[in-house]
Amino acid sequence: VEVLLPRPFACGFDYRVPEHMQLRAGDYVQVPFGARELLGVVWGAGTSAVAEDKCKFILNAYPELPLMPQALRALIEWCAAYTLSPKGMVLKMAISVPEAITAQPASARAYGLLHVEAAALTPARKRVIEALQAVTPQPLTREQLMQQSGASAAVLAGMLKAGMLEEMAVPIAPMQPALHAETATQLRPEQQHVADAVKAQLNAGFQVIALEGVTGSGKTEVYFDVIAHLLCEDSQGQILVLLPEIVLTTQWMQRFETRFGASAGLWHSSVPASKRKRLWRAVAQGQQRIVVGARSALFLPFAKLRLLVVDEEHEPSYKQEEGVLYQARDMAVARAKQEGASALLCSATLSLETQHNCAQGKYQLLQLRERHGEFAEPQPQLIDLRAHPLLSGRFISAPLQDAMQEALGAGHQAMLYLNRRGYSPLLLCRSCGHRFQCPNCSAWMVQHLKPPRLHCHHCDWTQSLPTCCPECDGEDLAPCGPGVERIAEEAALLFPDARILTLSSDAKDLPAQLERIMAGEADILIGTQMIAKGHDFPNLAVVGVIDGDVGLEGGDIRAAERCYQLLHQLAGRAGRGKVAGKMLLQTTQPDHALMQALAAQDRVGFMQAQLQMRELGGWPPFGRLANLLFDGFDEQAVQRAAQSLLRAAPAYDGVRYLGPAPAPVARVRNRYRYQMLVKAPKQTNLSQLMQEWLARCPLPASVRLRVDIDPYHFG
DNA sequence: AGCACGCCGACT
DNA sequence: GTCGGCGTGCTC
Repeated sequence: VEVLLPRPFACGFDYRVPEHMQLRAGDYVQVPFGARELLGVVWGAGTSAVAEDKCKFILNAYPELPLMPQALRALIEWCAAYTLSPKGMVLKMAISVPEAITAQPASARAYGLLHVEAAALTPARKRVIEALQAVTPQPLTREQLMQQSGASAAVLAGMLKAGMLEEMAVPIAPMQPALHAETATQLRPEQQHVADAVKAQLNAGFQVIALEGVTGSGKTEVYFDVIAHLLCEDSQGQILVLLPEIVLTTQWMQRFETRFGASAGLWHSSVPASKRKRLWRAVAQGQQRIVVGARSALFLPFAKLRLLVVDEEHEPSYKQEEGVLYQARDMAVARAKQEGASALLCSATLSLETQHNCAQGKYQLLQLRERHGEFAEPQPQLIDLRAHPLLSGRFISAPLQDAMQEALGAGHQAMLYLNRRGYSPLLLCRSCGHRFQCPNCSAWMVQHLKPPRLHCHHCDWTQSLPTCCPECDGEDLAPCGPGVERIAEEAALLFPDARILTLSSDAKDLPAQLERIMAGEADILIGTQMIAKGHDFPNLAVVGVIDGDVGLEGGDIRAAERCYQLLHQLAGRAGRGKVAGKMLLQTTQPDHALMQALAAQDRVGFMQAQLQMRELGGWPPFGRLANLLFDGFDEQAVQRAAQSLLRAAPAYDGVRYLGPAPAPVARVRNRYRYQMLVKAPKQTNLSQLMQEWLARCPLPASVRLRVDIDPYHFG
């Protein structure tokens, strides 16, 4: 048989099957591989690439486990072909916890009653026997028995020794909490209408529904209602909910528990391996009905997946940027198709791709227009930094300061957003103009305060904070521009009595920090991207954007869309509770179309204009893209390799090749980077084109090539 | 990927 | 002389 292994190989390896073993495609097997043993999956009949007598024997199989479902195997095939990744790498995501398969299922020590001689029984021993006789499904686990009899571990040990009890291992019953699907919260008529529309179609096989609901319209309650319906209607059906960020799972789980009276299975990379092991098995055996997780949950071996919910479907973080490069939203649709299931894509601001698919009639669009909070979403107010100039080294303008003052005075919270970690993005020598650069990358070193250092965000290179310039020995070193730490410093200066909390991706205990904010233990919250996502801060009255211009210019074709989504989402952070919200946006380009659209709250118009631009240029979603990133230590070799690949590029109608050109960060970890963009008409099979092209053109070993189909961040 | 093999520079 | 750096090649 051909066995696929979780290693970067495009195909499986042939193995011989021992006489006694019965195997089918999808069986998990242990095989010898080189000097080691690996867990793999039987993929089909042998390929005969190697003579049969040269093949090794399969060592072990797991007949008690369900096969890897056909739908998942098909997804792995599809994903590998689409992303140009080796099949084995995709498989690796599906068996990320091999112990779930190879290890014995978790068991607990349990005791059964052997025989009793009523004669000399101590009171404690009597109680143990009574406890065991009282229950029908013997044995009882150690913990149950101790609890129900009140006897100590010593008593049990004594009885075991005396031959009164027998000890055995029982599998731990997979947690199967009773989900209270029926205790519904009252939905508003609009919500109920949308929920019913989704429910009515759940049995129609594969389909995609886009659910667009303005911030605060209660999308989550709507899909909770759909989940509840599915739980009641199909006693085996499973549901997967994807969230874009791990940090959002805590708050989501709280809402889920409130609604259903029990937890959903949680799956992401920070969940301990032991828990993932149990969850993986429970999912495979169909006992775990609901899973919530990050991208990687898409490759769980669901026995009967009925519904995939992609929450915040517009989030760029659904794109995996390492290893197998895939878009989890698109992969969820692909999985739904393989499973004959429904996919529900939810967002307050649907991605242009999804909007386009709705317009094409591929996806069905459902909308929630009513906001149920007391206050409307705040209208972003532009602060023209040319009219309100900042003092040197200051970044909070007078109008923003006033608004914050007002909020704090009323006992409310304020939030400042800046998407830059550290204290300052650049340290400059004022005497000679020297800029501190990373020795390994073409990037400036970022100055940090806690602890004081210069740090490269591309390669992690760190050096202590210099006291003088290495070029001219001058001591006048000036930080240029702000990071969140510098904003925190300024805020402390402006509001000496306020309690200030800074949050960025290098924060340690994020859930606890968020908890503190909810509990009102902070007055001013300063943070990067992550504070924009999904969290509800009920007492937040003002959101200030320090630098609204970041992301306006340059970047790739999605930059404007991303920028709008982010700022819009930030506006939605304010005024979610019992407080009216305000959003202030500092910019030097208040006339920019994006700023105007934000201020006018004309999202539809802005997105329409974006769509038109994309259509004119043949950009996604009207055309297709692949980004090729070449890198290597020898810049000449990298450039030559890219050029030679370009010369061999297939000349298909309408396919254009842009570049190669140095990547935006031209050197990272001492590797020089060049990139090339392939732009093709919508109907092009880009994966196949790339596959055939690259197969014809071997690259020198010193140059690496990374192919990104449907890239999100490039240019 | 993960490991063995193998060929050159810094130490006992 | 030996340890160990990581470049190259192989795994049914």
